[in-house]
Amino acid sequence: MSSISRGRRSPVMADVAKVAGVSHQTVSRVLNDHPNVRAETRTRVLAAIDQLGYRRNLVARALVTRHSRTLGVVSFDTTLYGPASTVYGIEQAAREAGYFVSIVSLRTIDRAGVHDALDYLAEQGVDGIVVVAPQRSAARALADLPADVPMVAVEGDHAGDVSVVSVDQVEGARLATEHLIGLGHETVWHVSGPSDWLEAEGRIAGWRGVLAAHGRAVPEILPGDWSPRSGYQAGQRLAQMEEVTAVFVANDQMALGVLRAFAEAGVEVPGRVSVVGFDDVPESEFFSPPLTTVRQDFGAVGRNSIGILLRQIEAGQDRSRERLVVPPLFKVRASTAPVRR
Amino acid sequence: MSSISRGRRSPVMADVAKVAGVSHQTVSRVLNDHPNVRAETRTRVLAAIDQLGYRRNLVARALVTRHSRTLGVVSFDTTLYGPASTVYGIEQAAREAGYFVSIVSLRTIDRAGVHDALDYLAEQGVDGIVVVAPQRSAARALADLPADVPMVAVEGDHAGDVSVVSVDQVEGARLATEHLIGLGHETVWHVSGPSDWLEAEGRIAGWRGVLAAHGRAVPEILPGDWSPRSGYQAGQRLAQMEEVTAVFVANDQMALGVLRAFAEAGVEVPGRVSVVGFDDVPESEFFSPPLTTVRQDFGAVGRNSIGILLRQIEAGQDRSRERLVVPPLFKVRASTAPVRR
DNA sequence: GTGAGGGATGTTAACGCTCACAGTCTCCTC
DNA sequence: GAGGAGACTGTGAGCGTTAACATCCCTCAC
Repeated sequence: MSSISRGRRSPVMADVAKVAGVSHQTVSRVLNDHPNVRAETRTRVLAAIDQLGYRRNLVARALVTRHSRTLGVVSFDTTLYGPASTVYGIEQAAREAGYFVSIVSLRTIDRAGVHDALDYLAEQGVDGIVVVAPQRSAARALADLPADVPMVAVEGDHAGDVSVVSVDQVEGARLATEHLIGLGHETVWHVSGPSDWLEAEGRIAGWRGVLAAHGRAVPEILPGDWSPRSGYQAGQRLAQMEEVTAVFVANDQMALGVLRAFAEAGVEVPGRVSVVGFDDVPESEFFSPPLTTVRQDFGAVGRNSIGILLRQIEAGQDRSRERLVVPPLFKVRASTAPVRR
Repeated sequence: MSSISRGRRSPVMADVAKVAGVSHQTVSRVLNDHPNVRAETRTRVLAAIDQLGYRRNLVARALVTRHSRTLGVVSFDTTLYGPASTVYGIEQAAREAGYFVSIVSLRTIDRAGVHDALDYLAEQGVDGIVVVAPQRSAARALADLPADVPMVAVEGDHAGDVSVVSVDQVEGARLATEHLIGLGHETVWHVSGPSDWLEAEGRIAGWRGVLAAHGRAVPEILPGDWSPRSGYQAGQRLAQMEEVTAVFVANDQMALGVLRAFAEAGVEVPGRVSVVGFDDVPESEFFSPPLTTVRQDFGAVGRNSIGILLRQIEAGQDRSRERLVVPPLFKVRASTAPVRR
């Protein structure tokens, strides 16, 4: 039906060849920059291509070369700043390397979902896959997968046998907590991310580690879910606790909620309580007060994951075990101050 | 090389056929749910597929069917909340309909960039394309493109001959401005988006329209670029102007910057100045004060654009001219109040 | 019992490209 | 001027699938 409605079907290599008076193979050579084509012939072919409006069919090409020049990306909720930035970095790096990017965005991450997504991409013939797997369940799902396609995980579990690129969450949390301890705070409270998330775990570990190293009490964790609302609720609780003078919040969005709850309760920041976030979203510089936070270079994560993946593809290895940890950067702004005695 | 390192190549239909003792065509029929296959045969084929770990090759399939079941998406800076949410909605809707999504994220939008991206996707053999074209330049680039692949624009120019899905920007701005006028403000100031953006233009038009309808003075526009920083700078200027009592800011991020500047200058919101934003990002409810804003249903935009695109694909029409406008929703929070006399 | 009808299956030919190989032509060397 | 080395171009096969058609076999009506 569609072939009826369209007047003529789009031209193929043979059509170009006929117009240029050469064989289809010569057209192929021109298209692929093969050196052994006479300049005059090349010109004639290019003219024919232009005249017919010919566009090569990458599907046919992929069938014979067995390379689709497409990379698959599996991610979770690309509406969030972190995943969105990472995927953006991935896409840019891939395109610069001449690859297409096919994206699957999961609403919920579970073993079955990740498995299906990976199968889906494998059927499509992607040359490699990047999985943004920030949750423990997702990271585990990678372990028992068919190993016949190159793959790299972002923010995944370093214990598996898959290459992983991630930001050093523990170090980031350490920087945040050390900063607060250094300002003279007796201890530091923590509003965490959801328990299944590796990033949340890493941040807890870094925070706990510093407190332990200084022999400080480790307060009860206030659990959040990354959303501003959950931060707000945690903030309401913290606002009522006289002993709280410093809070390390696991991401900037929740930190915003905490700041809001503090403002409503009349708790001054950083006057009475210091607050540190995580991510350095573009907004955090303009929170009230501007947020001291830990910057993650998502662009670097994306670029590096593509780098590793392409190396695997070119080496013809299906699975290797490269590790790359991107260091975080601490940004001091106005939400932290020395403890008031 | 890669074929050497991998032990055996992955099985194809013929391999499955041999194991199941049928022809490859019967395997194809089983895979495509053709009715005329004996139940017992189907079982045998499925067993063979399972045993060999066979996965069908969608590339070969696309070559013969001339349908890749892949949709292309061209977008601009998917790090921003709006584009990210739209692309997310598109991706979800596409996958539900059984389509893959191949994404091209442009760093800068210009005619050449859009053109290249579209060509790139066309070569890849996508069945249709969604262009998130919020800028005038991008929208114009769509006009002179080869019309041999179904296409729909999101937030594009309604004047072209391409289908468009968008949120009613003018109406959203009208709601915001009417709200402020209704609170007794003599006039409303405006911090705009970058001039090339259609959304920025629509919001200006809506704002200006309401002021004109009420016979109010139209103040000079303070230009922004969507970033919190540009909002902050505009806010610094506004804070020094005694006559300002109401500001309509073209997006929530800039509104955050305005709020910050006001807070620093000691300008009370909504006590002395009322502020309205646009987008309703998840954070805006927790700004200080919580922001009155205009919600855009990006998910609906994404879903609808896929709906229109699939209808075009199935109808075999390359270009049609459907229009769809998604209504905005006004959210009153705490950043606006009656004017103080 | 026979032929029609249709369900179940097989056979063959594309789809549009690249790869491997086989040519042809030109130019240079001895 | 014969031989060989490149440079350039053409021919044929095949990638893994689906579409079209052919074939076989069973059932049922007369």
